Amino acid sequence: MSNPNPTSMPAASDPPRRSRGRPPDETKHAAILAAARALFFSGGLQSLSIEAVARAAQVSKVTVYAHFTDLPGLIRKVILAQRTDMTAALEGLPKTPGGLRQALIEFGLCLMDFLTGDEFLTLQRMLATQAGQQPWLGPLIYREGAEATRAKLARLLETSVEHGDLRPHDSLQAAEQLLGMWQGIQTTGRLIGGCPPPTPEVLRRRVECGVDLILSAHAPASPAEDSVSRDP
Amino acid sequence: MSNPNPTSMPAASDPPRRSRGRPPDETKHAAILAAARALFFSGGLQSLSIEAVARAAQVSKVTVYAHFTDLPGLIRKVILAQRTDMTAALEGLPKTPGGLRQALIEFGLCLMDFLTGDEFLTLQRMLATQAGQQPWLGPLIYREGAEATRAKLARLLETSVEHGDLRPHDSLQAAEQLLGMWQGIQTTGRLIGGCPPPTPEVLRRRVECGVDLILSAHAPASPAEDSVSRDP
DNA sequence: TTATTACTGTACGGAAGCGTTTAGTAAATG
DNA sequence: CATTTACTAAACGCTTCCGTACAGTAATAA
Repeated sequence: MSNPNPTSMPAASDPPRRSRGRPPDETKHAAILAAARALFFSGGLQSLSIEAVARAAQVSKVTVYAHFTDLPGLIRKVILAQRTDMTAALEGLPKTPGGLRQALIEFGLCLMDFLTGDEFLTLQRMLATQAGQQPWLGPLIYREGAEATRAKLARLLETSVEHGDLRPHDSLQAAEQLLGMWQGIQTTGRLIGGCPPPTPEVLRRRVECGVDLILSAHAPASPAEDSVSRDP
Repeated sequence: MSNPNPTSMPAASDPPRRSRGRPPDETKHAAILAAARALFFSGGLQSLSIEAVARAAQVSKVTVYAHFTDLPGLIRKVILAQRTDMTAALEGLPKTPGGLRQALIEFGLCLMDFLTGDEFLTLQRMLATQAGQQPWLGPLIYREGAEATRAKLARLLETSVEHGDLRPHDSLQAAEQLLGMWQGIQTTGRLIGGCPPPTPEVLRRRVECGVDLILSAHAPASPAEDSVSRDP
């Protein structure tokens, strides 16, 4: 970002190429971004103004304008930064190659941990409020977030089908069902501030029950029910 | 609302009791509420100002202040009005006493119709943006909305257990799983403007598959699989 | 050193909203 | 009729924010 590099073209090299004058302070960029995120989190878009951000980030207002052209521009960058964190977190979801049930549970637990966390909640609220103004943000993050996760989960199921651990089925649909069961009504509840974050016990139970339901539905005909143990 | 009724006490009777001067114009009250809702829907909270509402409702600003004390007060009333519509819609959900599968499908279709509609979307976005400022709104609507619906669905399942159509199980959990599967990732996607509203076909398939999954999971041991016919 | 770039503080003109006031009109009651 | 209440239009002072401009300081490269 921001690499004018007008005359003299030793081309692209990150560390050595200094552009001439005083180097931009990445600290400030980050501080502004962080301040904006924090401000949004505690007060919504209304409290997210350039001046408030500048105050909170201990930075001159002009500097904010230098780094982010607009207020919408700032919001956009904040959301995209959140997106980066988010996709990184989703990439990092475990793909334990052990037992399918255990792998799914692990996956679900990590995912739900993320989905009920404040980071994601903030992103979601931001998008909900920006849906009207910057309509291209929603689809972008929906694709990279929800749909990508569903695809990942579906791939996990499909692999199990190939290995004979599951009967052939609509994996994409099953993945979405699983995601839905994991979330239940809690995600919505969290979003509107209607309920406290779920306890680890509740979360674990919900994740496990969802997994077991899906697994039992698509278990192979031969009742070698070992990995799928149902609770009494 | 606003029934001082100081001296003379023919007590509570709605139509005849007039308070003295010019009667308040309920039309304006409704117009303001409608304008506020419309404004929010097309532009979020940012475009929802007392002055803008007054303009849109063709009403003097002072009148707005007369009907709703504050801007937060107005927002609160708007949300509560939405709540009324919402709970009414949820009350109206069908309780077809026919076959369980059909009843569930009917229920799910109507519910999802509602949940993916603009009315509910607006309410949800409002709450998401107000979660920080008016924290008591979230729990209120979560209870009356999500939890009430889950309870209703659970009752439906429990009745079937008593009738022997289902094995005993954790109906509340099953209800939440069902709700989750019906919603999948679409509700979130809609909220953040990430995906178009689902087509009726997609919706129907999702609802039916969810119902079948739950039913097959808790079907009574005796395989009298008549009411639970799975599609090919 | 000088040139260049990043950043600060302050101030500006303008817009918009807040919540209130004032003076006047409209519609009901007694 | 007078009284009471609902509503309107316009203006008020106040605050906040916008985006920009200016003058000055800080850090770096040539």
